[in-house]
Amino acid sequence: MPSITITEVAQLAGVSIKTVSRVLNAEPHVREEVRQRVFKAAGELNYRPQVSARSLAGARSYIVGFLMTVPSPYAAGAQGGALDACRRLGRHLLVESLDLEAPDLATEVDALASTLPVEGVILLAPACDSEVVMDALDRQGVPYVRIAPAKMPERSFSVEVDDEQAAYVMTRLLLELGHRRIGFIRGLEDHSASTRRLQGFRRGLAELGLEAREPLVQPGQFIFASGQEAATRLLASPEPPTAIFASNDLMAFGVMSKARELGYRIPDDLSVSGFDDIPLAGMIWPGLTTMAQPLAEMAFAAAEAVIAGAARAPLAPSSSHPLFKCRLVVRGSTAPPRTG
Amino acid sequence: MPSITITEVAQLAGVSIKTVSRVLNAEPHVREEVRQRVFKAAGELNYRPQVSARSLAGARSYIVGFLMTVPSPYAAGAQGGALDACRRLGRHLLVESLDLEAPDLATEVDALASTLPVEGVILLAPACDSEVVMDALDRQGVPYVRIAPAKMPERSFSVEVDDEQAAYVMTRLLLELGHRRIGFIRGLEDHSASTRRLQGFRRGLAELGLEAREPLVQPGQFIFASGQEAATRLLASPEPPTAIFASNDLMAFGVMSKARELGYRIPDDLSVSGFDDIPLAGMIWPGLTTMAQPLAEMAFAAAEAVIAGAARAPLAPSSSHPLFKCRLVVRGSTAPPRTG
DNA sequence: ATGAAAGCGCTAACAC
DNA sequence: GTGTTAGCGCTTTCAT
Repeated sequence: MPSITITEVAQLAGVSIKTVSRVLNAEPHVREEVRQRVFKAAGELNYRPQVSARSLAGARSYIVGFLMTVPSPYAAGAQGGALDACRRLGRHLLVESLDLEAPDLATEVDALASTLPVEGVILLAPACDSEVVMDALDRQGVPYVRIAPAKMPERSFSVEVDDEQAAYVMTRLLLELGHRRIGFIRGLEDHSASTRRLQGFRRGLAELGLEAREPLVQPGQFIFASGQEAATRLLASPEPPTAIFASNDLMAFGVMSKARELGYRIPDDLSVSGFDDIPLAGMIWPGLTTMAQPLAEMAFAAAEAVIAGAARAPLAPSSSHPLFKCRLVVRGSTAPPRTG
Repeated sequence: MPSITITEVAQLAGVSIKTVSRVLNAEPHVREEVRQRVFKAAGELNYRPQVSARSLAGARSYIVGFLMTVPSPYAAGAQGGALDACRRLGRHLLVESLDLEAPDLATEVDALASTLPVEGVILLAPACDSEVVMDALDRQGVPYVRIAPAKMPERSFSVEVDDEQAAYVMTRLLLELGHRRIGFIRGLEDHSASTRRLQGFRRGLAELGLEAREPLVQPGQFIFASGQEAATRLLASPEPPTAIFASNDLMAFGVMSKARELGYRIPDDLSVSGFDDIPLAGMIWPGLTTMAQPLAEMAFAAAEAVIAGAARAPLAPSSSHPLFKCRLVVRGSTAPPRTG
């Protein structure tokens, strides 16, 4: 328990603590020979610098914050990537959950920010689009990197994903299979990417002179139940779609579930596709055709950016928003429509 | 950014910093009147004590560690509960991922433990059964609370779940539906609860004079693919089971997927049940019959225990292992076997 | 019941 | 290149 300190390392190495500090922080101006001695001493003593002392002393804190709202496969995937980056870069990940609906949200974020010695935070949808959250963070001087924000792209460094193009690709797939009446389930208004995915869908249709008519585009909230509800509405129509493209996997699950309940066979009677490629998408039968988002990689990049301090730097017009590409994953839930 | 400190609060309140410290830590020996003044000053200044300073000064660190291995719905559920407890008790959750297979696992845990000012850590399966991890933690004097450990129950405070009874209940359900040839898919050897679930299964069968014969009990690794593999083996048998009880939901998904691929209808040709009740269990069609584990509550209790220092205290024989009850969730994946 | 002083382990200035 | 000296913001002695 009496953990060993920098002083003991210094003694063993026969140098001052400052030199030890220099070596450990990879600062210049240390003779190679001394550097080796310090490393050796630190190794022998099994020395680990203490995070709280480091952060108190005003340097980097070695802690990255991860702000999420509700647990979801989406959040879990991102967290995995962030965790990975942290391990590799010698940081730690502090996870905090936020209630965006809370009336005292600003106070809460203020509290977090001023209490904790985070180097910066990673903001996930939907928190990444909350002005209240960003304002509070700005006020506290805590840099943040957003993952796939939907709004105010210039407001911070962020990692983006080609939602529009991805939705377009998915739409093309369905069209090429022969579908002409395709239902689309939107995500939360204001939520990341929701709008862009709809745009991609529209672009795909437009190329064939089709239009996304109202009853075929249904609102949704990115959760299972809203997929069920939207499916109910879509399939109750006099001219039901032969395919439904839900703008995330959870809603696609809702569609599949409801459609089956109504007696539809998938993909024979109805094709279904989603967006995200959460792990479970491959674990159901038939597998869900979807667009894989490189979530872990995006979060990895976000963590790197936080650590590199990119978040603090003024925005470089283009390079500050690295764009990640989605990948089409075709599984069994899509097929040509029944003829006749 | 120049965040306000205890000194400023002390000045505003007209007391010494020590008194502010006393008030904030709810220590005794402060006049009510002074206490009020301090609170008022702190409120006005919007003061937040700084975590790193507090931990460096040797008191509690206000940080709870959460050690996980791979991301999974199981881990996510537990993390949610822990996060909740932390918020309520004014702590923060530091998530760390561990590779149990890594050769330098001990070193890695040592590093974590000595670097970080955690008050204690929450250990999840399968890390909660790793001797290497526990040894390292003990060595560093970091208290830990385990969630549903499978082995060495006396080794630490832990929160338990009635796996055996729960598996028994599930088995009874299947038997009462009329199934007599029931396949069982085990979890990882050595993994939490794996053995206890099998025992519950055996007890259920035994009551009807049945026995869990070898080919009907298949190994598994708690992951999707192993459910598929076990199902393949079970269904290839000359006398295939009419129901399969997988000891977690992920494997149950694997069973459903593979069975469907082989042309089985669920539940008509085959009943399937799982264990955990991960969110997706209710999002597939038919829904998966399963045992709901109160994971979030368990993690909540674990976090509380870490914070309360229960982990540090010597073991109180019984109360130190609170037992949580599972709840049977019957959905559409189970039905009576086809007659004939 | 309250305060003064001494660190916790580290990094940041500045000397040398 | 390397060491010295101050702190960072807080909790702990130990006085009073």
